[in-house]
Amino acid sequence: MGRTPCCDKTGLKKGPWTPEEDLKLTNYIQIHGPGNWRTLPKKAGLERCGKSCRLRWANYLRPDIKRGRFSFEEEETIIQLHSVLGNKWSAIAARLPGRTDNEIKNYWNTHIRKRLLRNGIDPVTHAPRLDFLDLSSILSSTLCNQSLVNVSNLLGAQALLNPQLLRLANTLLSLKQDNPEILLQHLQQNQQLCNDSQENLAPPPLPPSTTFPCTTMLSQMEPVLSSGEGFFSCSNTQETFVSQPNHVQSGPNPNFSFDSLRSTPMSSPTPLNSSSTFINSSSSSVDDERESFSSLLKFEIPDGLDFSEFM
DNA sequence: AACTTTTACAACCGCATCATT
DNA sequence: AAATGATGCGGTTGTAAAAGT
Repeated sequence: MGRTPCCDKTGLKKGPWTPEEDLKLTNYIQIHGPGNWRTLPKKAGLERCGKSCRLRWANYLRPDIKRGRFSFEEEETIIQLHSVLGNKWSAIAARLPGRTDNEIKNYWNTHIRKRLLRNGIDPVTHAPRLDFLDLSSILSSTLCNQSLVNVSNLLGAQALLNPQLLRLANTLLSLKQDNPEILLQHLQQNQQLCNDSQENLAPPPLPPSTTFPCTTMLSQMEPVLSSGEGFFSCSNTQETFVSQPNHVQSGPNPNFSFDSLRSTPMSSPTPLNSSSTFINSSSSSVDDERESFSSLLKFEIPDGLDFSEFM
């Protein structure tokens, strides 16, 4: 197909927009609507190409754009959607009101992606990158923490199949490290949830390809993702399984429901992770706090496991 | 204080897709 | 059906501000 260049390369301004240009574009669109983007610049008195105008409007001037830092819930949603949709930024943006695809893409590349990498998670597949992990230090630190509450066993691995409990486990694990007293408080508050899960959540009949006995398949363990961090679940018994998250499948999960993303309790913040906490924090402290979740990358060591084959 | 490096984000570019003729 | 034009999308770049030395 033939194609004319989107705009003359000569005589048209490039680079950052000035307030005057913004005003011209905004005023024009508010009166006339965007109409034809190619002809808009001339009509609006702008020396820009239509593409540049469209982008400026869509990514910056549009009145319904939400500006400011991404909330914890938004970040969670981005990670979850990205695990399913990949780099379909416009599709992700469509589910985050007020956020543009460009903004989400930038935020992913400058914040989320880096953090996942630091924590040994492949930002493309959302699977753990064992080559990046210092397994020996993780293993030794885990072995030295036996006196701490064993949250995975407390909840029961079945519970991890419940997204609500997944979030709870996530919170508990971070508290386990940082604040055992609050942890106990959380445990009491959520006792009923755990009980309900144990009673009502019989292990669903997962297909063979989605379940792994931990004692034999450490190398195949996938992270249970929550809040963008990897989280291994494993116990000492052959009966305990971890669920392979849908985001490591080769394509979109046919059973995945976007509605569930919106309504799932996983998006309901616990007090610890409330959005207001993050929004009102300075940038560095927010990152620090989120960084603390890196402690989640822990798992228990099955009896009789030969570490040497993983070193 | 000056310089360098890093970070964050706006903007650009080229290709893909859709709509129209 | 093919050609053309408009728009959308995702990767990449440019640059100002912040952080570090």
